[in-house]
Amino acid sequence: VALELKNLPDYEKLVAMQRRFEDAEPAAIETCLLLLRVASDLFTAFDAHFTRHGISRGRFMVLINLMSADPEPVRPGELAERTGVTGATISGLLKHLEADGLIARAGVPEDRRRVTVRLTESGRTFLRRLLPDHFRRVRGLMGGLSDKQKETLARLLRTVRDGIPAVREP
Amino acid sequence: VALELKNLPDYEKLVAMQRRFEDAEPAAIETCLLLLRVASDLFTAFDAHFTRHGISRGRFMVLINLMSADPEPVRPGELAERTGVTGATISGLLKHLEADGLIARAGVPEDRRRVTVRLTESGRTFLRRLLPDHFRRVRGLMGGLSDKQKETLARLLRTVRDGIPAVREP
DNA sequence: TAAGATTGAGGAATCAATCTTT
DNA sequence: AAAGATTGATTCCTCAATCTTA
Repeated sequence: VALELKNLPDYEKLVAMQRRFEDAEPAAIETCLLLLRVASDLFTAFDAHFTRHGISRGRFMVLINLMSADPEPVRPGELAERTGVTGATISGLLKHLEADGLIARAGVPEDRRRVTVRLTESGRTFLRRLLPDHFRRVRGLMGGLSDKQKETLARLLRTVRDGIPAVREP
Repeated sequence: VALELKNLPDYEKLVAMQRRFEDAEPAAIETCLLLLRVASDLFTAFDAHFTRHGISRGRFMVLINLMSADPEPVRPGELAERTGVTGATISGLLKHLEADGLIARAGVPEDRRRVTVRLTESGRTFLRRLLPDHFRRVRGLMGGLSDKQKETLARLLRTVRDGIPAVREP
């Protein structure tokens, strides 16, 4: 079942590898490579879009998460979890976003180690202008899939996600 | 159809957004976010694995592509296409890989602008040691999917890939 | 002029270490 | 000690500019 993937090793090559490495499973390798490549190209495409709007992917992820919680504030640590980046990265992103006036940090009186972050009015305005365009792009991206297919894709992706620990192990 | 995704905006939040932004399509947004997040976590997991072996994802991608063509050499520009990174990035990766003795660059007499790249014997040995472990991890990652499901996932991913131009447009 | 490869400056993310508060 | 946030050094990647050959 060759998948005719431009820019990826063709199936014959993978079968040849299988002969040399008994653990190689061509279908698994091919699908994994495709997933990584599609994701990589997708990141690149979104990044170009974000750059046009003067932000980065990381900053957008922070803003959209803050909006999702708005008007409730969010802790930096939770932003790190929700966006899948390091706490150190969040600190850097917040520094820039605060300098641009899009978010505001505030201390928490009950526990002075903590900080809360929320959108400023300026941040809300920024998102109100950006999101219609953004959502139109997402809609275009997924336009080729029916609702049922989107659901199937999500289910399969969650299964892949469950396998991620196997990649990290000893 | 809530997908119960930890660390992603829940469905209610997306539906609330839909009320505010008419172009927002909750199922599309949710699936897109899931795809990006799974890919991101997967990149992170593979990166940890590559780091343990003393290389980076980019260097691995170059090596595996060279192996796929071996014993034929590959031009830097083609490596860029196949790995989905910039030519500038390839140059940097090749510099390190050459310094480590894993690949060799050679001039092309017919057209002296061109360069060809191939694995050294040392590079082949490196891959022979790395790949069994690597393939075992890929196998573990995809172990939750049947062959039919892998095929379905690949098909859906290719449909998403076809939608990427919509993300870049005006 | 253009193609192909490379270099250098800059941004974003990580790890390890630090600082403050509990 | 430990939790939470931040900083500094480093790595990887991109963009724009450069260099060489066609």
